[in-house]
Amino acid sequence: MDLVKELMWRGMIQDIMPGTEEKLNKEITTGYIGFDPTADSLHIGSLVPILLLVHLQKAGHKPIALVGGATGMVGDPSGKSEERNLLSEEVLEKNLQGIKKQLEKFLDFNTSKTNAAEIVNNYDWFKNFNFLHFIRDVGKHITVNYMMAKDSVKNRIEGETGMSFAEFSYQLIQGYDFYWLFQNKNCTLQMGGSDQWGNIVTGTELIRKKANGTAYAFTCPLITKTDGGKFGKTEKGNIWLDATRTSPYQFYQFWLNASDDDASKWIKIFTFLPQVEIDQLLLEHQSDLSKRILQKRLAAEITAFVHSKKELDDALETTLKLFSSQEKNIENFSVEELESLEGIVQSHFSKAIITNGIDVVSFLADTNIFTSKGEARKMIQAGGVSINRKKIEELATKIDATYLLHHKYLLVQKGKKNYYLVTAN
RNA sequence: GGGCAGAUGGCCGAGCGGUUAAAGGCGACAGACUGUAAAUCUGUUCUCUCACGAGUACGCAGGUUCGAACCCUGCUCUGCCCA
Repeated sequence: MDLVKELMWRGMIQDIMPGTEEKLNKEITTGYIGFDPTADSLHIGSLVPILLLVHLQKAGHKPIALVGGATGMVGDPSGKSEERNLLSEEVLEKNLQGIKKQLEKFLDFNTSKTNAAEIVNNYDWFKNFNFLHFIRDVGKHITVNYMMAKDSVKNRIEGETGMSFAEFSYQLIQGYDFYWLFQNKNCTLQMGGSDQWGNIVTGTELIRKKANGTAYAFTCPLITKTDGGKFGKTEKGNIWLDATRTSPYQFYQFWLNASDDDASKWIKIFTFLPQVEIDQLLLEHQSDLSKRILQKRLAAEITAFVHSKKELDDALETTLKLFSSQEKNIENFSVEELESLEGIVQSHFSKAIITNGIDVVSFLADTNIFTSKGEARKMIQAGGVSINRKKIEELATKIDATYLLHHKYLLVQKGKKNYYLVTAN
């Protein structure tokens, strides 16, 4: 199966430029995707672009990951995210290094291979490109009419918020990236999320007009959740690829909690399992939905891919301990088991205070499991707090030495899924 | 430079002198149900407080009033339009 057909059945192609498939089948092609260096780690929203690059490389082509040092500086002015505009060169550099390190896990950079992956930073070719030269060399090739016809621009102009010139010119900057890579790296393919289609087409247009060349492109659909929520990208709940930001256990749990509908789409996109195997899994899954065969496999495959087999095993072990043996008496957890619980929040508390006895509300607030007593109280009243697997029913409950497991641990649960291990010492 | 509109809680968005800690929606968190799902239903969602309650809050600074998110003045910012 060729690359395009492969990506098609996986549901990873939304728009594709005519001739792209033929081009990829004909010869080794260099293709690129841009990443925004807004943080020093990528999150799972960037996973699809990464996977596209991996698929590209697996098919024998050469992937380029472009880190947008320049585009990151322009950003989206209407978003008012002070952070974004304040990205200094050092921060960008730091972010770039962080992202680069992550990408190295997924792509093969071995330069002895003809299709070794490469990372480039568009800041390198923009930093000394002055405005006058830019509008002469780039701006004159693209009409404003053409730029205004783009949906992204049209929506903003017709909408309430308006659009700054900086944002308007963004498509030219990205378009020039493609042109530059075409000229300097013989890169003839750009991929990206479907929201990038307009920017990508500006690039191919520029290549056609300025270099009389032909470039290709395709985009993948934006990942959505069936319930309409944002995929892996909430205000505070980003799922990061960096293990120090999102532990492998939390990462595993994220995928495990996918809905049936989402899981059957995601298994194709986020794993490299062959079609026959996925079809088989889908069948098995249908035969007994409650076993969550798809979710388990999906979570396992991605966790192993993004982290490692070892970290997956740890995550599985923790999951097993925390969820599968609900009946298992908490007292039966060994010291090692408690201490090796990976990915749960650990904290310390004075043993003396516990020995003297402390009311549960103060305890929960003092350990910072809850930010205030009021909050802890509310949650207890809502039935959302358990200690050592037993629900706290009474606000007046006192925590004392009898609660300590192995004389030093307390396992606190906020809701079903949030675990905290408090060590008394 | 001129004219007009606007700035409300994480977001959207009502309110236009007192009963407004501020409708409604979204999001978030928890509970029930379940499969650690989805959908649905219920509760919570400014901060602190066992609670009574207290303190902050409707762009910023002043003012009018017994009392202002709501009225007045100045400022800042945003959008639209004209030159």
